[in-house]
Amino acid sequence: MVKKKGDLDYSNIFEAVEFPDAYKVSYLANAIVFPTYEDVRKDFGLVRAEYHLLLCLAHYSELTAQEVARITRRPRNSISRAVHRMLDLGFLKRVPDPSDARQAKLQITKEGKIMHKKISAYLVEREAEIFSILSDSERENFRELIRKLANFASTLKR
Amino acid sequence: MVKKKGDLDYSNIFEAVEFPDAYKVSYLANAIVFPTYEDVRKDFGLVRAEYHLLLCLAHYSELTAQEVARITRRPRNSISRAVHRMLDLGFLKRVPDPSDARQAKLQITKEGKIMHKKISAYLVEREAEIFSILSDSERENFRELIRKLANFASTLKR
DNA sequence: ACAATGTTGTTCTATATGGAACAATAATTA
DNA sequence: TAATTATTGTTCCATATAGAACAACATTGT
Repeated sequence: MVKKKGDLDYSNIFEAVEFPDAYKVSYLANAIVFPTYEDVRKDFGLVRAEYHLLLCLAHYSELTAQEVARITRRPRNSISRAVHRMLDLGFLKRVPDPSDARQAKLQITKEGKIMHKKISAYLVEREAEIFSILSDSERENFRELIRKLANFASTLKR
Repeated sequence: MVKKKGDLDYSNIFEAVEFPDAYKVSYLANAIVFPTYEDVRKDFGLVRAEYHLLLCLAHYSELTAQEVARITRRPRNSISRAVHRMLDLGFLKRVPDPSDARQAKLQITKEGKIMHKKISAYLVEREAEIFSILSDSERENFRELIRKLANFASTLKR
Protein backbone atom coordinates (compact mmCIF):
# COMPACT_ATOMS: atom_id res chain seq x y z
CA MET A 1 0.00 0.00 0.00
CA VAL A 2 1.69 3.13 -1.25
CA LYS A 3 1.07 6.42 0.48
CA LYS A 4 -0.49 8.77 -1.99
CA LYS A 5 -0.08 12.50 -2.02
CA GLY A 6 -3.09 14.12 -0.48
CA ASP A 7 -3.45 11.55 2.27
CA LEU A 8 -2.50 14.16 4.80
CA ASP A 9 -5.48 15.93 6.25
CA TYR A 10 -4.34 19.51 6.34
CA SER A 11 -7.13 20.64 8.59
CA ASN A 12 -6.05 18.49 11.52
CA ILE A 13 -3.91 21.36 12.66
CA PHE A 14 -7.08 23.30 13.38
CA GLU A 15 -7.87 21.07 16.30
CA ALA A 16 -4.31 20.49 17.44
CA VAL A 17 -3.14 24.06 17.73
CA GLU A 18 -3.05 25.62 21.18
CA PHE A 19 -5.14 28.65 20.27
CA PRO A 20 -7.63 27.11 17.88
CA ASP A 21 -10.07 29.95 17.52
CA ALA A 22 -7.55 32.70 16.94
CA TYR A 23 -5.72 30.41 14.56
CA LYS A 24 -8.84 29.82 12.52
CA VAL A 25 -9.66 33.49 12.36
CA SER A 26 -6.18 34.08 11.04
CA TYR A 27 -6.43 31.15 8.66
CA LEU A 28 -9.74 32.34 7.32
CA ALA A 29 -8.39 35.80 6.71
CA ASN A 30 -5.31 34.40 5.01
CA ALA A 31 -7.23 31.91 2.94
CA ILE A 32 -9.98 34.19 1.82
CA VAL A 33 -9.66 37.85 2.62
CA PHE A 34 -6.09 38.36 1.51
CA PRO A 35 -6.38 36.49 -1.76
CA THR A 36 -9.42 38.68 -2.31
CA TYR A 37 -7.38 41.83 -1.84
CA GLU A 38 -4.90 40.28 -4.25
CA ASP A 39 -7.68 39.82 -6.77
CA VAL A 40 -8.67 43.43 -6.32
CA ARG A 41 -5.11 44.45 -7.03
CA LYS A 42 -4.95 42.35 -10.16
CA ASP A 43 -8.41 43.12 -11.50
CA PHE A 44 -8.77 46.75 -10.48
CA GLY A 45 -5.20 47.89 -9.93
CA LEU A 46 -5.70 49.09 -6.40
CA VAL A 47 -3.78 47.89 -3.37
CA ARG A 48 -5.39 47.42 -0.02
CA ALA A 49 -4.86 50.89 1.40
CA GLU A 50 -6.12 52.41 -1.82
CA TYR A 51 -9.27 50.38 -1.76
CA HIS A 52 -9.72 51.16 1.91
CA LEU A 53 -9.79 54.82 1.02
CA LEU A 54 -12.62 54.22 -1.40
CA LEU A 55 -14.43 52.13 1.15
CA CYS A 56 -14.21 54.71 3.90
CA LEU A 57 -15.04 57.69 1.74
CA ALA A 58 -17.96 55.95 0.14
CA HIS A 59 -19.55 55.80 3.57
CA TYR A 60 -18.27 58.95 5.25
CA SER A 61 -18.66 62.03 3.10
CA GLU A 62 -15.46 63.63 4.36
CA LEU A 63 -12.47 62.27 6.23
CA THR A 64 -8.87 63.20 6.90
CA ALA A 65 -6.12 60.74 6.07
CA GLN A 66 -5.57 60.25 9.77
CA GLU A 67 -9.18 59.27 10.28
CA VAL A 68 -8.99 56.73 7.50
CA ALA A 69 -5.88 55.31 9.11
CA ARG A 70 -7.71 54.94 12.38
CA ILE A 71 -10.84 53.46 10.87
CA THR A 72 -8.92 50.88 8.93
CA ARG A 73 -6.13 50.43 11.47
CA ARG A 74 -3.48 50.94 8.86
CA PRO A 75 -0.34 53.01 9.35
CA ARG A 76 -0.53 56.64 8.35
CA ASN A 77 2.21 56.41 5.81
CA SER A 78 0.45 53.65 3.92
CA ILE A 79 -2.62 55.83 3.74
CA SER A 80 -0.55 58.86 2.76
CA ARG A 81 0.96 56.99 -0.14
CA ALA A 82 -2.41 55.67 -1.16
CA VAL A 83 -3.95 59.14 -1.05
CA HIS A 84 -1.47 60.49 -3.58
CA ARG A 85 -2.06 57.63 -5.93
CA MET A 86 -5.83 57.95 -5.62
CA LEU A 87 -5.64 61.68 -6.25
CA ASP A 88 -3.61 61.00 -9.40
CA LEU A 89 -6.11 58.41 -10.50
CA GLY A 90 -8.93 60.87 -9.97
CA PHE A 91 -10.75 58.74 -7.45
CA LEU A 92 -10.32 61.22 -4.61
CA LYS A 93 -10.24 64.94 -4.15
CA ARG A 94 -8.58 66.81 -1.35
CA VAL A 95 -9.54 70.16 0.11
CA PRO A 96 -7.36 71.88 2.71
CA ASP A 97 -9.01 72.42 6.05
CA PRO A 98 -9.11 76.20 6.74
CA SER A 99 -9.45 75.61 10.46
CA ASP A 100 -6.39 73.36 10.66
CA ALA A 101 -3.63 73.85 8.14
CA ARG A 102 -2.05 70.51 8.98
CA GLN A 103 -4.83 68.43 7.64
CA ALA A 104 -6.97 68.16 4.56
CA LYS A 105 -10.41 66.74 4.04
CA LEU A 106 -10.67 63.92 1.58
CA GLN A 107 -13.70 63.18 -0.54
CA ILE A 108 -14.51 60.52 -3.07
CA THR A 109 -15.12 61.59 -6.66
CA LYS A 110 -17.76 60.35 -9.05
CA GLU A 111 -15.17 58.10 -10.67
CA GLY A 112 -14.17 56.87 -7.24
CA LYS A 113 -17.76 55.96 -6.48
CA ILE A 114 -18.03 53.99 -9.68
CA MET A 115 -14.84 52.09 -8.90
CA HIS A 116 -16.04 51.48 -5.37
CA LYS A 117 -19.27 49.99 -6.66
CA LYS A 118 -17.43 47.65 -8.99
CA ILE A 119 -15.06 46.41 -6.34
CA SER A 120 -17.78 46.11 -3.73
CA ALA A 121 -19.90 44.01 -6.02
CA TYR A 122 -16.99 41.64 -6.43
CA LEU A 123 -16.36 41.47 -2.70
CA VAL A 124 -20.01 40.90 -1.95
CA GLU A 125 -19.90 37.89 -4.22
CA ARG A 126 -16.82 36.56 -2.50
CA GLU A 127 -18.46 37.01 0.88
CA ALA A 128 -21.48 35.09 -0.26
CA GLU A 129 -19.27 32.19 -1.37
CA ILE A 130 -17.44 32.07 1.92
CA PHE A 131 -20.55 32.01 4.05
CA SER A 132 -22.50 29.71 1.81
CA ILE A 133 -21.62 26.73 4.03
CA LEU A 134 -23.50 28.26 6.93
CA SER A 135 -27.24 27.96 7.26
CA ASP A 136 -29.27 31.13 7.59
CA SER A 137 -29.51 30.86 11.33
CA GLU A 138 -25.83 30.03 11.66
CA ARG A 139 -25.02 32.98 9.49
CA GLU A 140 -27.13 35.21 11.66
CA ASN A 141 -25.42 33.82 14.68
CA PHE A 142 -21.97 34.34 13.27
CA ARG A 143 -22.84 37.87 12.28
CA GLU A 144 -23.73 38.72 15.84
CA LEU A 145 -20.61 37.15 17.30
CA ILE A 146 -18.14 38.62 14.84
CA ARG A 147 -19.74 42.00 15.42
CA LYS A 148 -19.03 41.78 19.11
CA LEU A 149 -15.48 40.71 18.47
CA ALA A 150 -14.80 43.40 15.88
CA ASN A 151 -16.31 46.10 18.05
CA PHE A 152 -14.17 44.97 20.91
CA ALA A 153 -11.10 44.94 18.72
CA SER A 154 -11.82 48.49 17.62
CA THR A 155 -11.56 49.67 21.22
CA LEU A 156 -8.08 48.26 21.69
CA LYS A 157 -5.18 50.65 21.71
CA ARG A 158 -3.06 50.51 18.65
CA MET B 1 -19.44 73.67 20.75
CA VAL B 2 -16.13 72.58 19.37
CA LYS B 3 -15.79 69.23 17.68
CA LYS B 4 -13.34 67.21 19.68
CA LYS B 5 -11.07 64.56 18.31
CA GLY B 6 -12.51 61.17 19.01
CA ASP B 7 -16.05 62.21 18.25
CA LEU B 8 -15.97 60.01 15.21
CA ASP B 9 -17.17 56.51 15.88
CA TYR B 10 -14.73 54.42 13.95
CA SER B 11 -16.81 51.29 14.17
CA ASN B 12 -19.71 52.71 12.17
CA ILE B 13 -18.00 51.40 9.09
CA PHE B 14 -18.70 47.89 10.31
CA GLU B 15 -22.38 48.29 9.66
CA ALA B 16 -22.09 50.45 6.57
CA VAL B 17 -19.78 48.30 4.52
CA GLU B 18 -21.30 46.15 1.79
CA PHE B 19 -19.74 42.89 2.98
CA PRO B 20 -19.94 43.34 6.72
CA ASP B 21 -19.03 39.86 7.86
CA ALA B 22 -16.01 39.36 5.64
CA TYR B 23 -14.90 42.87 6.52
CA LYS B 24 -15.05 42.13 10.21
CA VAL B 25 -13.15 38.88 9.84
CA SER B 26 -10.47 40.82 8.02
CA TYR B 27 -10.56 43.60 10.58
CA LEU B 28 -10.27 41.18 13.44
CA ALA B 29 -7.30 39.49 11.87
CA ASN B 30 -5.63 42.81 11.18
CA ALA B 31 -6.37 44.24 14.58
CA ILE B 32 -5.36 41.24 16.58
CA VAL B 33 -3.71 38.38 14.79
CA PHE B 34 -1.19 40.38 12.79
CA PRO B 35 -0.03 42.58 15.64
CA THR B 36 0.41 39.34 17.52
CA TYR B 37 2.70 37.96 14.84
CA GLU B 38 4.55 41.26 15.06
CA ASP B 39 4.94 40.76 18.80
CA VAL B 40 6.29 37.30 18.17
CA ARG B 41 8.82 38.76 15.79
CA LYS B 42 9.92 41.38 18.27
CA ASP B 43 9.92 39.20 21.36
CA PHE B 44 11.11 35.91 19.92
CA GLY B 45 12.83 36.91 16.70
CA LEU B 46 10.78 34.70 14.44
CA VAL B 47 8.72 35.82 11.48
CA ARG B 48 5.41 34.29 10.62
CA ALA B 49 6.59 31.51 8.33
CA GLU B 50 9.25 30.58 10.85
CA TYR B 51 6.76 30.31 13.63
CA HIS B 52 4.41 28.38 11.39
CA LEU B 53 7.13 25.78 10.94
CA LEU B 54 7.36 25.33 14.69
CA LEU B 55 3.61 25.16 14.96
CA CYS B 56 3.22 22.49 12.30
CA LEU B 57 6.13 20.38 13.40
CA ALA B 58 5.11 20.49 17.01
CA HIS B 59 1.93 18.72 15.99
CA TYR B 60 3.03 16.55 13.10
CA SER B 61 6.19 14.60 13.85
CA GLU B 62 7.50 14.82 10.31
CA LEU B 63 6.60 17.01 7.37
CA THR B 64 8.11 18.17 4.11
CA ALA B 65 8.41 21.87 3.37
CA GLN B 66 5.72 21.48 0.79
CA GLU B 67 3.32 20.02 3.31
CA VAL B 68 3.93 22.89 5.68
CA ALA B 69 3.23 25.28 2.84
CA ARG B 70 -0.06 23.57 2.19
CA ILE B 71 -1.11 23.35 5.81
CA THR B 72 -0.43 27.01 6.41
CA ARG B 73 -1.37 28.20 2.94
CA ARG B 74 1.85 30.08 2.53
CA PRO B 75 3.95 30.13 -0.62
CA ARG B 76 6.69 27.52 -0.88
CA ASN B 77 9.47 30.01 -1.16
CA SER B 78 8.50 31.68 2.10
CA ILE B 79 8.66 28.30 3.79
CA SER B 80 11.93 27.46 2.05
CA ARG B 81 13.54 30.59 3.38
CA ALA B 82 12.15 29.99 6.82
CA VAL B 83 13.44 26.41 6.85
CA HIS B 84 17.01 27.54 6.30
CA ARG B 85 16.83 30.08 9.05
CA MET B 86 15.26 27.58 11.45
CA LEU B 87 17.93 25.03 10.63
CA ASP B 88 20.60 27.61 11.39
CA LEU B 89 18.89 28.49 14.62
CA GLY B 90 18.78 24.82 15.60
CA PHE B 91 15.02 24.71 15.90
CA LEU B 92 14.60 22.22 13.07
CA LYS B 93 16.45 19.28 11.65
CA ARG B 94 16.17 17.97 8.14
CA VAL B 95 16.67 14.43 6.92
CA PRO B 96 16.70 13.63 3.21
CA ASP B 97 13.97 11.29 2.09
CA PRO B 98 15.57 8.13 0.62
CA SER B 99 12.46 7.30 -1.33
CA ASP B 100 12.28 10.72 -2.98
CA ALA B 101 15.47 12.65 -3.48
CA ARG B 102 13.63 15.87 -4.16
CA GLN B 103 12.23 16.29 -0.76
CA ALA B 104 13.40 16.14 2.83
CA LYS B 105 11.55 15.40 6.01
CA LEU B 106 11.57 18.14 8.59
CA GLN B 107 11.45 17.59 12.32
CA ILE B 108 11.39 19.90 15.28
CA THR B 109 14.31 19.78 17.70
CA LYS B 110 14.25 19.92 21.48
CA GLU B 111 15.16 23.62 21.29
CA GLY B 112 12.41 24.10 18.75
CA LYS B 113 9.89 22.53 21.08
CA ILE B 114 10.95 24.84 23.88
CA MET B 115 10.59 27.86 21.66
CA HIS B 116 7.24 26.62 20.44
CA LYS B 117 6.00 26.31 24.02
CA LYS B 118 7.07 29.82 24.87
CA ILE B 119 5.42 31.36 21.86
CA SER B 120 2.29 29.27 22.21
CA ALA B 121 1.86 30.33 25.79
CA TYR B 122 1.95 33.92 24.67
CA LEU B 123 -0.53 33.33 21.89
CA VAL B 124 -2.88 31.46 24.18
CA GLU B 125 -2.94 34.50 26.43
CA ARG B 126 -3.70 36.78 23.53
CA GLU B 127 -6.50 34.51 22.40
CA ALA B 128 -8.01 34.59 25.84
CA GLU B 129 -7.99 38.38 25.82
CA ILE B 130 -9.66 38.56 22.46
CA PHE B 131 -12.46 36.21 23.31
CA SER B 132 -12.98 37.51 26.81
CA ILE B 133 -15.91 39.63 25.61
CA LEU B 134 -17.86 36.55 24.67
CA SER B 135 -19.79 34.53 27.21
CA ASP B 136 -19.02 30.84 27.54
CA SER B 137 -21.94 29.82 25.40
CA GLU B 138 -21.16 32.47 22.81
CA ARG B 139 -17.59 31.31 22.76
CA GLU B 140 -18.71 27.74 22.23
CA ASN B 141 -20.97 28.91 19.49
CA PHE B 142 -18.28 30.91 17.78
CA ARG B 143 -15.89 28.01 18.00
CA GLU B 144 -18.31 25.80 16.12
CA LEU B 145 -18.99 28.36 13.41
CA ILE B 146 -15.40 29.38 12.78
CA ARG B 147 -14.53 25.72 12.59
CA LYS B 148 -17.00 25.21 9.80
CA LEU B 149 -15.72 28.24 7.98
CA ALA B 150 -12.06 27.33 8.36
CA ASN B 151 -12.66 23.75 7.27
CA PHE B 152 -14.49 25.01 4.25
CA ALA B 153 -11.70 27.44 3.46
CA SER B 154 -9.18 24.62 3.65
CA THR B 155 -10.96 22.83 0.83
CA LEU B 156 -10.72 25.77 -1.53
CA LYS B 157 -8.20 25.59 -4.32
CA ARG B 158 -5.21 27.79 -3.86
C1' DA C 1 12.29 2.40 -22.57
C1' DC C 2 11.32 7.07 -23.49
C1' DA C 3 9.08 11.32 -23.79
C1' DA C 4 6.06 14.44 -21.58
C1' DT C 5 4.33 16.19 -17.49
C1' DG C 6 4.35 17.13 -12.59
C1' DT C 7 6.63 18.06 -8.14
C1' DT C 8 10.07 19.82 -4.80
C1' DG C 9 12.88 23.15 -3.15
C1' DT C 10 15.58 27.06 -4.38
C1' DT C 11 17.20 31.76 -6.05
C1' DC C 12 16.17 36.06 -8.07
C1' DT C 13 13.41 39.98 -8.33
C1' DA C 14 9.72 43.29 -7.59
C1' DT C 15 6.63 45.34 -4.41
C1' DA C 16 3.69 46.19 -0.58
C1' DT C 17 4.31 47.37 3.96
C1' DG C 18 5.43 49.43 8.42
C1' DG C 19 8.71 51.85 11.58
C1' DA C 20 11.30 56.01 12.41
C1' DA C 21 12.37 60.54 11.82
C1' DC C 22 10.95 65.05 10.18
C1' DA C 23 8.75 69.71 9.15
C1' DA C 24 4.70 72.31 9.68
C1' DT C 25 1.04 73.47 12.44
C1' DA C 26 -1.94 73.31 16.59
C1' DA C 27 -2.85 72.78 21.44
C1' DT C 28 -1.43 73.01 26.09
C1' DT C 29 0.87 74.67 29.98
C1' DA C 30 3.72 77.88 32.63
C1' DT D 1 3.06 85.59 25.70
C1' DA D 2 6.52 82.02 25.50
C1' DA D 3 7.78 77.34 25.75
C1' DT D 4 6.66 72.73 25.63
C1' DT D 5 4.04 68.99 23.87
C1' DA D 6 0.95 66.76 20.50
C1' DT D 7 -0.77 65.99 15.86
C1' DT D 8 -0.83 65.67 10.74
C1' DG D 9 1.06 64.26 6.70
C1' DT D 10 5.25 63.11 4.49
C1' DT D 11 9.78 60.95 3.03
C1' DC D 12 13.22 57.64 3.83
C1' DC D 13 14.59 53.14 4.78
C1' DA D 14 14.55 48.24 5.99
C1' DT D 15 12.14 43.98 5.51
C1' DA D 16 8.69 40.55 4.87
C1' DT D 17 6.47 38.61 1.19
C1' DA D 18 4.90 36.59 -3.15
C1' DG D 19 5.50 35.68 -8.16
C1' DA D 20 8.33 33.71 -11.74
C1' DA D 21 11.76 30.98 -13.43
C1' DC D 22 14.80 27.15 -12.68
C1' DA D 23 17.29 22.66 -11.82
C1' DA D 24 16.85 18.23 -10.00
C1' DC D 25 14.17 14.46 -9.56
C1' DA D 26 9.81 11.61 -9.93
C1' DT D 27 5.69 10.02 -12.25
C1' DT D 28 2.77 8.98 -16.01
C1' DG D 29 1.48 7.39 -20.36
C1' DT D 30 2.59 5.52 -24.77
